[in-house]
Amino acid sequence: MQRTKFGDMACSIARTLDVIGEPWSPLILRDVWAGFTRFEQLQADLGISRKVLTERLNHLVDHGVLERRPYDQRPRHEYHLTAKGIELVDVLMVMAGWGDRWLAGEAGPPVLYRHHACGEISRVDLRCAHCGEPMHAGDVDLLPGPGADR
Amino acid sequence: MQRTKFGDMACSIARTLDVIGEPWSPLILRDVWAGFTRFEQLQADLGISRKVLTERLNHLVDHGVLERRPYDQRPRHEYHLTAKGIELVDVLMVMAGWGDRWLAGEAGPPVLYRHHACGEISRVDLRCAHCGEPMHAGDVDLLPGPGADR
DNA sequence: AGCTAGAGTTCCTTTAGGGAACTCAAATCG
DNA sequence: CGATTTGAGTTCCCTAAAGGAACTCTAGCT
Repeated sequence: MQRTKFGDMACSIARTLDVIGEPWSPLILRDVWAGFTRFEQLQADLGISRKVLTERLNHLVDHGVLERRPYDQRPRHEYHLTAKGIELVDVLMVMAGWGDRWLAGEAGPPVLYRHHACGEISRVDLRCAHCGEPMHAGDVDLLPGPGADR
Repeated sequence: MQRTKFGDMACSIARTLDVIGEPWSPLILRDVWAGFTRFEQLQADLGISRKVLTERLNHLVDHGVLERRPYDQRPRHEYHLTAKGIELVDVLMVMAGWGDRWLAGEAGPPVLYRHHACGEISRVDLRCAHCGEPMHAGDVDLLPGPGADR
């Protein structure tokens, strides 16, 4: 919805929300990641209105997060994550981790993640790209960066 | 807006969106994290409608992400992140990292993060909690978990 | 007694989401 | 060869949520 455009703010969180902040967008990305790549599949799995699905897919394609790939002579296509989009799914994995921890309740997490490198069921952990130690919201100071103006 | 309630889905991403998926919510969290803790400060900094700000703050308090702390005899309070809320800010840091990388453009990132542990300007990196190797969206298989049923 | 400030409410307008029906083009069926 | 099916959208109407400005309420100050 978002009548106010967040994209103009000098804030990478706001700008990211301009791409995936609208209702349904993160779930569309999740579904494409999980292998639901066609319009009908997405619509059926999410139960989203066709109108809104069309709008969101166009928005995500426009922002280079998804790409449309034809799979037939007819105007038929599948949606796939671009490199930019795959990195955005990292955000979803962290969201999933938080939801698993704080909202899953008795039943436990609905989805498990098996890490290719070690083969184990695991979860993501935030580390400092510089020193490798844990890096969470309480472990940092915020400083104005070069793009801080307006 | 989100007429459809995501919280009932068997998906931790959807459930997390039920908490912070509405417009403005992530930015409110960001502001509280950055030290804007009072109603008037938040309203002025974000330019959000007072009505919507009230709704969002109540929602975030109800979900245990923020807590209301009185700072005066009068009904005056400040909003603070709970433990649950601080962990949610991890999601924002990953969003910021993506925005810095893909949307910041020429000017560079608007905000820099200094990691307390090493004192360096850095960014978060996703690692496997089990083996410590990088763990990104392309590095995992999704499997149904114990809470997978509807 | 009147003014100010923080923190919300109320009310009205505008816009975006939900949902069902409709369109359109190519392939396939009888 | 005409009729049906299928994927992928459009169109339209209705309702709910965002924007915005004005109003309220309470306690302390002058």
